[in-house]
Amino acid sequence: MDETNEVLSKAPLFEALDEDGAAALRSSITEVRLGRGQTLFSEGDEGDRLYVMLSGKVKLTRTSADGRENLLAVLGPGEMLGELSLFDPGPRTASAVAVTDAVLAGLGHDDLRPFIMQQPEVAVHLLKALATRLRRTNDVVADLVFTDVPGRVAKALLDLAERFGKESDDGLHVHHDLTQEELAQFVGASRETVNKALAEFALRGWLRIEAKAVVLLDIERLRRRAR
Amino acid sequence: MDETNEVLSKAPLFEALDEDGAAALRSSITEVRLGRGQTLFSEGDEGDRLYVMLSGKVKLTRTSADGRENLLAVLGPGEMLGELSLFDPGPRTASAVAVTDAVLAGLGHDDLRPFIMQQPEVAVHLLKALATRLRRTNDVVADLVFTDVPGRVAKALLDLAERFGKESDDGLHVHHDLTQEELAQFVGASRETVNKALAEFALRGWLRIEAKAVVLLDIERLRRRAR
DNA sequence: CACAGCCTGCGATGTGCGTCACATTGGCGG
DNA sequence: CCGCCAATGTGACGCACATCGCAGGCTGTG
Repeated sequence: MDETNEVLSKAPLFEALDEDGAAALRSSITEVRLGRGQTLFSEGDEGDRLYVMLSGKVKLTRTSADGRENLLAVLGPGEMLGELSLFDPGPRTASAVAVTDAVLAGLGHDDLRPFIMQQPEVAVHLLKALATRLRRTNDVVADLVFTDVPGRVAKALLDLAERFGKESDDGLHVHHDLTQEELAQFVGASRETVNKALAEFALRGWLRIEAKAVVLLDIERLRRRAR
Repeated sequence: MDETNEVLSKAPLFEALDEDGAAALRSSITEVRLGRGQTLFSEGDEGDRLYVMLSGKVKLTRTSADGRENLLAVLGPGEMLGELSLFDPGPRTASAVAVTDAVLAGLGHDDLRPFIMQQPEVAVHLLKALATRLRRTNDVVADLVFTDVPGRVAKALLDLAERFGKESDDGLHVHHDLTQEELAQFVGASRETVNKALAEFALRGWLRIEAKAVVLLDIERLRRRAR
């Protein structure tokens, strides 16, 4: 459980709480374990729980009327999901599915509310977290409008690298755990086009492709291609 | 000033405040008047003021590296803008420009903070408002990925109709105050393509085109075309 | 270890929409 | 009331990307 506390105390939701508060809030946590491919919640479900990721990766997806999928985000340890239905009650507007085995801490609306009322600092941190998310999402919109598919792929890789990258002597290892199909849904393009973009980057020596991972070799060039 | 109070009391920011609080907050407001085309703030500016629209319309835009523009939102009376730089300090990530003459109520970070700390209900309302915005923006992302340009035009018109539409005996009058160029930036398409989509809808008798406005005649068909 | 089911890699073909190049209209200041 | 510039309307053309089709490779499961 030490591991758990470590990650939690760094999550934006907890960082504003004093010792006592953090301890109290932790006591009302429900831990959830998911196997790869398992669903935490689905679009349309009722639910007012918020989750903080402890380990693993979870994807947030939306499904269009005709069944095609769009990947909104890939979340890792410390990140928060499910807040929208908590702050603005209503059915889930996205599904959450584990990309790898994952452990999450769940909190109900009623668990959290007293803390917000007593320690407004918590609310301020949450407002900041949501504001950041909104900015990010606005960036995504701009990219969809202005940037071509290879550019968006480069951007996505750099984004994943920042969050999941591990420096090593032969380059920046990004084990994203996504299939090319999922990567394609992430950037809003077809699987084939993404495949070709990746192949092109590899050919130019900007990266090396591995199973559900890439190794970034020339980040500067990738960054230039992204804008 | 009565008019002002009327609109303000309905804005989500104020709705949570008690009588005294609302009166106190109102006293720290700075009123801003903008003429059509005038800029309230620009991308990159420093600033931590939040604004509530009292009258008129303001557009939020982003500019890409090569100078092309993207219209994030058109805001009308009661709506809030500039919150992001207030909750998550940093330079503005969008510009705000008046589409019509407009009046806004401005509040600085320091004016608002005491109220959040003393009346957590205010923070709760703000969280809800941001959550709603985030959901909306996620919808926009999905539309850009899944829906073709005519579909997005139809969606945009229906959205504008909900917020600015006036029922009349010859159809639903939507005076959006946008040029077709701006409408195009709104849906992430070229001016020409938007023009052709509008012409097509008009030809089918779904709407009538007027100067900076449309009159919706067959909302049901438009709605079907949008999805 | 064999077979099935995913995942990846690529070429061929079609098309939505951006770009360019105009003509036309309409509002507004002189 | 005239001329000018911004806003609209429309066609021709090309390209980026989706779609389709198929051929390996990898993985794990009986």
